[in-house]
Amino acid sequence: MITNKNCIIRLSRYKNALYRLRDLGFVKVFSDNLADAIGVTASQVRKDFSLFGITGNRKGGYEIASLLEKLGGILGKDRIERVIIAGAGHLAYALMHYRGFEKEGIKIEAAFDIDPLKFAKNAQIPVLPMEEMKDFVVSNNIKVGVLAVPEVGAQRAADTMFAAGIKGILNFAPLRLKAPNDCAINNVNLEIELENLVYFVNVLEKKG
Amino acid sequence: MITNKNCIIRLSRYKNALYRLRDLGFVKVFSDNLADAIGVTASQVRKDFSLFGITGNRKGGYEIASLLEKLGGILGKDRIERVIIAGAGHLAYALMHYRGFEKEGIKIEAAFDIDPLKFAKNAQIPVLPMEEMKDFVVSNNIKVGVLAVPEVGAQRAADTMFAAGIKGILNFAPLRLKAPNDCAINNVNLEIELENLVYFVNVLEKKG
DNA sequence: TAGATTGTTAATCGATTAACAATC
DNA sequence: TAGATTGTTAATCGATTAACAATC
Repeated sequence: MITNKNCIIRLSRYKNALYRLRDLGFVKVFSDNLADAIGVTASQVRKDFSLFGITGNRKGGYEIASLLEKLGGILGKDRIERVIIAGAGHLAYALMHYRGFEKEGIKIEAAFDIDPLKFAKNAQIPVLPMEEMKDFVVSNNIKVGVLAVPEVGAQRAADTMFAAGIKGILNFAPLRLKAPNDCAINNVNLEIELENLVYFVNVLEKKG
Repeated sequence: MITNKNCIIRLSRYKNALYRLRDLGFVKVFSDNLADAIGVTASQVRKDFSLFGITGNRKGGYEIASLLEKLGGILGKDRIERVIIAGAGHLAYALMHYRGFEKEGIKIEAAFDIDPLKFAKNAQIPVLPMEEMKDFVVSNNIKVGVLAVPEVGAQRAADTMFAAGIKGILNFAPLRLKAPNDCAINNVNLEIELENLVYFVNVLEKKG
């Protein structure tokens, strides 16, 4: 099993580029075209495919439909992925209303909060008490969650998620979560992203 | 100038860990402690510091206050960084209300949209017409922006930002922006983050 | 001083790229 | 066939880690 995160991210990007090519009516693609589309080398594309046993036709390139099917299989896109959110603040609200997930087969099933004022049991995407998470996650067999609570409650909310059976967390809280070995964490730290951007803007300014 | 993004991200993490140590009353720190705090090796810490000419005391470790000052200087934390947002949807709203930015010296000054229903010229963080971006950015000398509009309008909004003088964009739209050479782009792609998480959850499940 | 930690060089590791034989 | 593209191996590149002399 390949555990290089960058490689898996490239697979997602290939997939997105292939969707666009297919919608434009293309049927086949060369490693060179895909490389241009996502900004890597053709060697990289062929190497990535070869790591997953994806083969094309020498001289004929790759068939887009079959490539999409294989990439979808690897990335788990062969079924709808159901997701919950811990926290029902502004960020959770933004995620619940985000349109981009549906076409990717990602469905947000519910959000959970400790604040009774946030509860909305009958909303399209219900907001439920944190104590109900475990029942919900177990009975819906959900494996992936988003952590969108303030930093101060983040580890506690994460522990609730792990206890409920969540195996992967997309973490927006700006801290390093302690997690069981059999669980995956992806961090999105907006302060650090902006700080990083500021650094590179300053570098480019000095250069130019 | 160091242009390794991971290295700069580590500097941010060191800084955050150092804030916590300082608030706990610590005055000095060894490379080994910092390494544990952010999950890297002590060699990595010393190497990172050495790349930026940061030195400690042989035997005595590093003084936290002076380290924070130096890291702050490198990361541009010696002054408030003023930022605008293109788009005034749910995500922009979440960012405008996010509490984490203030302590990092990041201030969101305004958001811009094309929908007159969103305008709020007198709000604490005003929402202004997209056409006013250039004037606002120029007169406030803003260099960094967040792109939080739907995919379909993203490149156009980015071009507006570049034309206004923005040199760095934190991009939430799920596409590869075309940008001038002297501009920096950091991408946050939530679909890809979740897709990636699903992959690793599946890998861990098969392993276990 | 003896012991411990830095700063830096050298070794290792892993990922990317180049090259090219295989082949359609 | 001749030309072009794949699949894979070897070479390169860059980042991380180990090692250790310098030194407080």
